[in-house]
Amino acid sequence: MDMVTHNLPRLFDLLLATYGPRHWWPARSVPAMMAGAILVQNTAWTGAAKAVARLEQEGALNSWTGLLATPEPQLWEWIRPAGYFRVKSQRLLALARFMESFGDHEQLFRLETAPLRTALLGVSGVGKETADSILCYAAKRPVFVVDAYTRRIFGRIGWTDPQADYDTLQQFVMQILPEDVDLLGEMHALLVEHAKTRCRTKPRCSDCPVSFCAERHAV
DNA sequence: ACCCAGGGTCATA
DNA sequence: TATGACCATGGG
Repeated sequence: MDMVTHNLPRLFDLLLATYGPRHWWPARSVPAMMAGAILVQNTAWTGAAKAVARLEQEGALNSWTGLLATPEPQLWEWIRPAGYFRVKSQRLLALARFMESFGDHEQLFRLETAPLRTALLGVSGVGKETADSILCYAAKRPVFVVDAYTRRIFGRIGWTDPQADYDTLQQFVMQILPEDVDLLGEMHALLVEHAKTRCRTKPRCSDCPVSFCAERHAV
């Protein structure tokens, strides 16, 4: 345990004290969470949220079979605000086919974490971040979700290589923080909140509430 | 007008 | 293993 690793729990405390609990994932149901995980890929949450709300409004998330029965051009219109609508409609349908083969998420979530992750990664359109998001926020498994913000913030602080890959960043966090679903879920959500409210709108902020940022003057 | 957002797939070397 | 092209809308 070197000095660097001991600062991660402190960053968590600082972010939590600054922003308060995020209570992610913002979704009314498990299917909505999973659909949202697809729809938010490389897209602002505002657009993804509109698409999820529309799907719910149209009753498309009541059952995976129902979603599969929806004509694709119809799906295009419903999820258009989330961008990449042709790609994402395919991914939603791939997810629905996968879920239908298990019956529902209750059945799927009976799998242990490792095989569950592998199964999710087998769905076209579900990569590591999306799979881990579902694991953490829907299946309630103690998994840390890595994203571009994680890489950028940790890289700027100097904890990890700015080029560090997904698994490296995930292990960096999970070898230090406790194996706690709520804590790991909060960590990811807090990093997103911090990046959105400070790093993006106020790059190189000198009055950053997070001391790591102020010290480095770049996060 | 330009940049980027809570990524992932596929083709290519 | 590691890049690059591609996907598309919307807000700052």
